[in-house]
Amino acid sequence: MSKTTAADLIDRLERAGIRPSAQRVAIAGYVLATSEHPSADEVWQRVKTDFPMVSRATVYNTLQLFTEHGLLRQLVLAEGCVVFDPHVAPHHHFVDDVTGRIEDIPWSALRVGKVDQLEGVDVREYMVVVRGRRTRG
Amino acid sequence: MSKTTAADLIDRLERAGIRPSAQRVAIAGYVLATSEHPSADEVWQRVKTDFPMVSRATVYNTLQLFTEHGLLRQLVLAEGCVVFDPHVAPHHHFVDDVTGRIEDIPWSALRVGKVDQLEGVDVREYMVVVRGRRTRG
DNA sequence: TGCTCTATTTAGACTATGTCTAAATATCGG
DNA sequence: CCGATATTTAGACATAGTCTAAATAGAGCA
Repeated sequence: MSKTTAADLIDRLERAGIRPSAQRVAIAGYVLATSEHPSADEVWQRVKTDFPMVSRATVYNTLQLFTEHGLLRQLVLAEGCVVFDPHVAPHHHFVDDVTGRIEDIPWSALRVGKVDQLEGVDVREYMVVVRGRRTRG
Repeated sequence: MSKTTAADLIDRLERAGIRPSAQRVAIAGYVLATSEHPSADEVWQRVKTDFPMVSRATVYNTLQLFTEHGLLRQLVLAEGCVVFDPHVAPHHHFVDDVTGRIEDIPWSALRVGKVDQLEGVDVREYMVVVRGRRTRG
C-alpha cells in the first residue's frame, strides 16, 4: 500500500485552498485515503485513535470544509437513515437540491444498461438517484 | 382527490396479513397515501395531529411491520444522513445487503440513458445505487 | 357474559449522532 | 514580540431512533 506522507497531504490541502493545521492533516490522512465511505462520527472515532484530543466539532467542521473545497463528496447513503415510500414497484428518484423534496421518477423514464454484467454481485434491486433543480412546477 | 375510506384501509391491511387496529389504520391513512417520502418521525408528527395519543414506538413498529408485509419500501435517502467519499469523480455505488458496506462502481461499468429527456428538471448529478449480495470477494 | 391468553400500545429512559456556543489556543503578518 | 485572525475545544443542546416493562385491548371459548 502506498503510504501518503504528511507532506503530500499538506500539499493537497494547500492546492485546494485550505490552510493545513495538524488536525486537518490528521483527518485528511484517514478520510482522503479510505474506501470505507465513513460517516462523520466514524471519521471522528478513527482519527481519535491517532490524534486523541481532536474534538467532534473540529471533525464535523473539517469534513464540511473539505467537501466545500472539492476534496470529498457527501453521499446520502448512511444505513439506518430511511424514508418511507408507499410506491413499492421499482422506480427511480429525483431529489430537489433547493427543497430537499424527493419525487418519484417512473421506471420507464430512464434506461439503465449493463447491470447484468456487473461481476461478483447478486443484484436484488437498483435505482437511479437524480439530483438537481426543478425548472417548473 | 380520491379519499381513501377507513374500510378501504382495513381491507388493504387484512389482505397484507396485518390485523387492523385503530392506530394502524390511522398510520396507514397517511403513509400509504402520501407522495411526500416522510421519515419515521415525520409520520409520527403527522399522525399525531389526527390521533394525538399515538406513541412514537407504535409508529416506528408499525412502519417496520408495513415494510415487512410489502406495503412500504424503505429508501436510504433521508437528508442529512451522509457518508463521505474521497472519490469525487462521478461513479455509481453498490451497497451490500449483508454487511452494509458501500463500494464504488466505475462510471463506465453501467450505462444510464434518457436522463437528458427528463422534463422539468435541471440535472446536477445522478448515480445508480445497486443493492444485493457479493458472490465472491 | 366473563375468563384467559395473546397481541398491541404506551410512557419514558436510554443511546447515538449531529449542531451550536463562548472561550481558549494557535498562527500570521508586521 | 504584538495584535488580529483563524482554528480548535469542551460541553451543552437538539434530534431521531431503540428498548423495556407495564398497561390495555381484543379474540376465542366455556
